[in-house]
Amino acid sequence: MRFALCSLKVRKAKFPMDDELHTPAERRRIRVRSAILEAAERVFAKEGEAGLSIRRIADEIDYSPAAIYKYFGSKDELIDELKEAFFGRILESVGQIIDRNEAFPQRARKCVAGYVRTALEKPHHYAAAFSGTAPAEPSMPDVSEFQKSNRARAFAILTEMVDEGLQTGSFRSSFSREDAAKSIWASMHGLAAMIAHFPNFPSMAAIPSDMSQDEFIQFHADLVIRSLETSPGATAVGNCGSA
Amino acid sequence: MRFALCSLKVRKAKFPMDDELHTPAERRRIRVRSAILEAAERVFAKEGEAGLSIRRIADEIDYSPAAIYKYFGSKDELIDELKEAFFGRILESVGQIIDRNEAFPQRARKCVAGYVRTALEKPHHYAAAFSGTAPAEPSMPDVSEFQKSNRARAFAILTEMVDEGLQTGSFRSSFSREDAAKSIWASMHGLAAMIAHFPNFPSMAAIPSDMSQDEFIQFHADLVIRSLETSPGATAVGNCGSA
DNA sequence: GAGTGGAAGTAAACGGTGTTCACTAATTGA
DNA sequence: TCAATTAGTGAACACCGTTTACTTCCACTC
Repeated sequence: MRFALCSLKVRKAKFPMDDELHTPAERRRIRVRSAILEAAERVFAKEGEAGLSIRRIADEIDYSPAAIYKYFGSKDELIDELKEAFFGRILESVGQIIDRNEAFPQRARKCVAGYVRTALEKPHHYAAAFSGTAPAEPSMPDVSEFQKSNRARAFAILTEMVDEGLQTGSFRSSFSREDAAKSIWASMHGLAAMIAHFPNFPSMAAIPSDMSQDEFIQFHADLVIRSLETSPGATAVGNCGSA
Repeated sequence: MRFALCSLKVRKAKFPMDDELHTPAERRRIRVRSAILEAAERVFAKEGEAGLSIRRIADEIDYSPAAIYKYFGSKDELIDELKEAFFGRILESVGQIIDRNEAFPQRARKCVAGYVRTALEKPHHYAAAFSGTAPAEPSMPDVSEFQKSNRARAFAILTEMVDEGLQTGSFRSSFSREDAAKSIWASMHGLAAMIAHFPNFPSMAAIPSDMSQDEFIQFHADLVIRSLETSPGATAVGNCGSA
C-alpha cells in the first residue's frame, strides 16, 4: 500500500496556532520547537551564520539532525524565523522610543540611533538578516504576508515618524513620506551594517576616531535627520548625548 | 629526509611581483592564476557567493580542484582577491567623477551617487564584500598593508572631498573631516547594501515607489550631502538628474 | 484493554563542500 | 644529462543539508 496520493509534506505535522494549545502533544511540540530555536539562537549569536549547522543544533539539544526536519522544512526556514524574531526585537525597541513624550526632532534622532544600537546588540544576526542577494519576489508571495512581517512594520513606524515631521513642519514639505523614510532606512542600515562588518567602526586600522562608537551613532543619527529638516541650522549635531 | 623545518607553506611558490616577470615559468603562472580568477569572477557574477565552489571553478577551467590550492591558500583568500579587485573598480569610477571640473556640491552628490551605481553593477560582489562579521584585526595585520587596500584608498578620496567641502565653506566647519566622511560612507553603503539585498529597492512588495532606482540613488545622494551643508536651503533635492 | 494510525525520533546514506596528502608528470637550472 | 623544483592529479577526510527506511511511542477508537 504505497500510493503517492497527497504525498507532499506528509511528515511534518502542522504547528499549532498559539490561540489554543490544549493537548499535551501540542504543548510538547511547542516545547521542542522552542528548544531548537533557542539552541540555534545560542550558536548563532556566538559563532555567526557560518558556525550554525543542523548537526550542531542537534548536538546542542541531544537530538538527531533528522529530527529537526520534523519541525522545520529546511535550514533556511529555521534561520528566517530567527531573523524575523530578531527584527521583532528591533521593532519593539524603536517602538518604545517613538512612543515617548518628547519634542519631535530629538525623538526622531533617538529613533534612528535606537535602531542602530538595538541592531548591534546581535551583530551576527543583523549581518545575516541582510546577507546575500535576497528574496526578490518568490519568498514574499503575498502582499498581506509581507505587511505582517516585522520588517514591514518597522518601515511603517518609520513612515509615521516622517509623517509627523512633515506635519509639524520639521521636515521639508517637498519630500514624499515613503521616499524620505526609505532614505532614512538606508542610512541607518548603512551604519548598522558597517559596524556589524567592522566591529570597532568608526575606528579602523590606521584611521582612529576620537568618538566612541556610541557617540558616532548619535552623530550619524543627527546628520540623517538633519538632511530632512526645513532649517537645520541649530540642531544638536556635535553634542553627543548617548541615551 | 622528512624534516619539518620551514614546513609551513612549502608547497605554494611565491607569486612573482609584477615589476618584472621575465621567465616563461612566471608568465605561465600568472596566466593560470588569472584564468582561475576570471573563472571565479564569471561564476560569482552569475550565481553569487553561494554558487561559487572550488570544484566549480576547477570545472570551468578544466583543472582539478587541488590545483587551485597551488595558487591560492584557501577559498577565502581567492574571494578576498575578487573583492579587492572589485573595490578597485569602484575606486576608479568614483575617482573619475571627482576629478571632473565641476562646482563642488554637485560634484559631491555625483560622487556619492556614482559609488552606489558602480557598486550595483555587480550586486553579488557588493553584497559579498560586506557579508558576515568581518576582519577585525588579524586579517589586517599591518597598518601600511591596510593603507594600500582599495577600501582605504576609497576612503581617502572621500576624506579629500569632505576637506574640499569644508574649505570652500560648503560644509559646516564644525564637522571633523574623518567623521563626516565615515558618515557619508555609511549612508551610501546603506543604500548600496539595500539595493543589493532587495533587487528592486526602493520599490518593495506592497510599497511601490514613484521613483526609478536611479532617481532614488540621486535623491539619496542629495540628502546625504545636504546633511553636511552649511545652508542646505536651495539644493538640488527633488530634481533627479541621472548622470 | 487491544489494536491501530500517525507522529516522534533515529541511523545510514546521498551528493555536495573545502582541504590535504601521496603521488606522477613536467619543467627548469646546472 | 641529471637532480631539484614545480604543476597537476585522484583519492581521501571531515564536514555539510537533506532524504529515506525504519523503529518507537503515544493517543485514540472499538
